[in-house]
Parts: sequence; structure tokens; C-alpha cells
Amino acid sequence: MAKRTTITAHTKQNLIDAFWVLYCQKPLAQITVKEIVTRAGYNRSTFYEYFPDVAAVLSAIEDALIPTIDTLPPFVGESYSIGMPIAQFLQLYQQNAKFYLVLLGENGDPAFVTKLKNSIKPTVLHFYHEHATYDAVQREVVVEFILSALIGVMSYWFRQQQPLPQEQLLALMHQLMTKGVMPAIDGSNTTV
Amino acid sequence: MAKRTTITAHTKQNLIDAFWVLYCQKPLAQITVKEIVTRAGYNRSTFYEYFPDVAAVLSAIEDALIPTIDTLPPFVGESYSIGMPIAQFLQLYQQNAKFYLVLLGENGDPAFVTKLKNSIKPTVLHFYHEHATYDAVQREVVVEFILSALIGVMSYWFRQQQPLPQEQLLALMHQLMTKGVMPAIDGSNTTV
DNA sequence: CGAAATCCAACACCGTGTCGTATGTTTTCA
DNA sequence: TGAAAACATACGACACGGTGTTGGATTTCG
Repeated sequence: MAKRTTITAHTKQNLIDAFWVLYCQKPLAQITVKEIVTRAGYNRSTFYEYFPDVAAVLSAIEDALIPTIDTLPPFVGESYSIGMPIAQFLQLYQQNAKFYLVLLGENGDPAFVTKLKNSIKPTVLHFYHEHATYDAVQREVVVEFILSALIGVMSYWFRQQQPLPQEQLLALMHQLMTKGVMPAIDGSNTTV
Repeated sequence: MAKRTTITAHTKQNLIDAFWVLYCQKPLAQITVKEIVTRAGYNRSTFYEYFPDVAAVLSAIEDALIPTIDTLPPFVGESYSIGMPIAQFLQLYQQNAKFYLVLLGENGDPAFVTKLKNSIKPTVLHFYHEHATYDAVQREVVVEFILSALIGVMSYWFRQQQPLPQEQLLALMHQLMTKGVMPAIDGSNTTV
């Protein structure tokens, strides 16, 4: 008999949804299978038909979130680029803000940051490879610098509920990336 | 009666040490009290005399690691500064590399990153407050940018077992901070 | 109908957190 | 000074709750 894929997928999604509600509230270590199934309305055993343990649910969510970088819709509008378009990343972030905010937050998963960085890294790395300014080792550092700053600022921006208009954030970010973090003395940057 | 502080402190430290060995190997959720006390050579109940739960041990380690920023020995030598001396932070990081590497790594604690940022933030924020270039909201973003990049690069550098001489890392970092991440076209930065 | 997919009840095991107790050390005062 | 009270420290045992598995009940679809 063919798998009843609809039902299966539905059940799995119910479990994932229930897990997510809990994960938004407390760290992984405090989430039990029982809580998940109670909330989703299943028997505890059913959980094990779909996931080996609680951590696997998180992993599944993360994996579904990572490949999105490939399937990004082309960004339209002013495009600030520093190897990887900042605006494009912001858009990616915005689409999944609900998840990114938690996964990159206080009770989040450090491993997800790594996964995220690794998925973007090749694009940025390739850009710098074409410029002979940095050697291979330095390039890696530069890329780590960019990605850390990018993800850090994005997370902060969302955490603070977007205290700056998106356009201003993009402009500021672009300036920090291309001109550095020292405030310009000549005043040419005060219009950001 | 006076506490037998020597014995107490010793036992507590034994428990912390045992915990740390385990935490270097696996995530918090997989560490049990039993494992800790077995390794440290105590009864399981003894653990609860010192900590309410496993997470508290991690918390204790983190707290002991944070204030170090205040008690930093004055840095001697070339001092790159971008509000907060980069070299000084590198030194702090280097002193506790063993811990930072794990806490900021794959199985690390996202909350620690926040704690760390918050402890350094005032210093950097104060620096930018004196320059009128950015308004209050922008300043926060700039500081988040700096701290994220700083911590990200440091972690990467240690994780890769310091692939670049310290002096070169400092110079590169300083350049990225002050001049941006775009490789200079005029070639003046190729000597980093 | 019957086979396979889906879901569930029950079981044995393990970890948790607590309480009462044994042991040994420090302090007190006769 | 030295015995005993007072207390810090460590432990054994208990009740509870979560885990992961096994075998079976129920449902669905060819």
C-alpha cells in the first residue's frame, strides 16, 4: 500500500508545530516528548514513529530553513553588495523572521549559526577569491567577519523589533561594511 | 560554626571540573548529574548540596568568566583601538581560550554570547557617544556590528587554531574595522 | 477482504530531586 | 584541657516522572 503521505505529513507537521510553540518558551533541554504530544493531541509513542528524539525535531526545522538561501527570489531595488548582497540576506531573514529570531536568540542553537554561515560562505568567498588583495587564510577571516557582523546586526534589528527603517539599516550596514566603523570626521556619512 | 570553606570550595571545584570535561564532549541536555558525580567521585545527592541542577554549573562557569573584562591587565604594545582596544579583547580571549572556545562553539551557549556582549558594550558605546556622527539608535547598531564581528572572528581564529600570527590578525581586524571589508583597489592594504 | 499504515497502551529502565541519617570537624564552656 | 554540643558535609533510599521499545488495536485503501 502506498504511504498515506498526506496524513503522515500532517501528523509530522502537527508535532513540529507543537514543538515550536514550546521551543519559543524554553530551552531544548526542558522540552519533553510528553509535552509535545499532549499539545499536538497524540500518544507519546506516535512521536517516536516520526522522530528519534526531541533534538531531531529542532534539527528538522533547521534543515528546512537553511536551503532557502538557494531559492531566494531575486531582489528588486537598490542592491548594496559586499560580495553577497546585504539586502538579499535581509530579505531571507525577513521571510523566516519568526524562526531566525528564536534560533539565533537566547535559547537558540549555536549549531544553527554555523549551518547558516556555511550555507552563505561559498558565495561571499567566491567574490573575494576574484580579488587578489587577500590570501586564502585572510579571505576566510574576512568572510567570517562579514557573516558574523551581518547575522549579528540582523538578529539585533529583529530582536529590537526593527527600530530603524529597513532602508536606513541597509544604508548604515553598507557604510559600515565598505567604509568601516569609525565615524567619518568629514561629516559625509552623517546622512545615513 | 564557620563553613569549612576549603573543603566546600574543593568539592564544588571538583564538580565543576567534572562537568566541564563532559560539556566539552556533548551538549548540556545530554549531561546527567550521575555522570558528573561518578566522574568527580561523589554521591549524587552531594551534587544538589552545591547546585540546583546541571544548568547551574554552566551558569557558574560563565559568571566567573564574564567579570574578567574588568580585571584585564593593561595591554602593552601596539594598541589598535576602535572604541574598545581589539588587542585587549584578544588578550582576554586568549587567557580563557579553553572556555571561550567551547562556550562560543557548536555546543556552546547562546546566552553566553549575549552576556559577553553586554559586558563589553558600555565601553564601546561610550566611545561612540562622544562622536556626534550617529544617533542613539544607530550607535546601538554600530556597537552590535563591532561586537558580533569581533567575537565571530576571534572564535574562528581560535577554532582554526590560530592560522594567522597574532600581529597579522590584529592588523587585518583593525583594517576591516576602520576601512571596511572591500579590498582596497589601490593596493595600499595588501601588506596586511 | 486483507495488507499495510497509523496510532496507541503498557512495560522496564533510568534520571531527578528530596528527606532523613551517618560521619567527622569545629566551637564552647565546665 | 577535653568532653560534648552544634554544625558542616556527604550519603542511601524513596517517590516521581520521562524515555524508548514492543506488541497489538484500529483505520484506510487497493
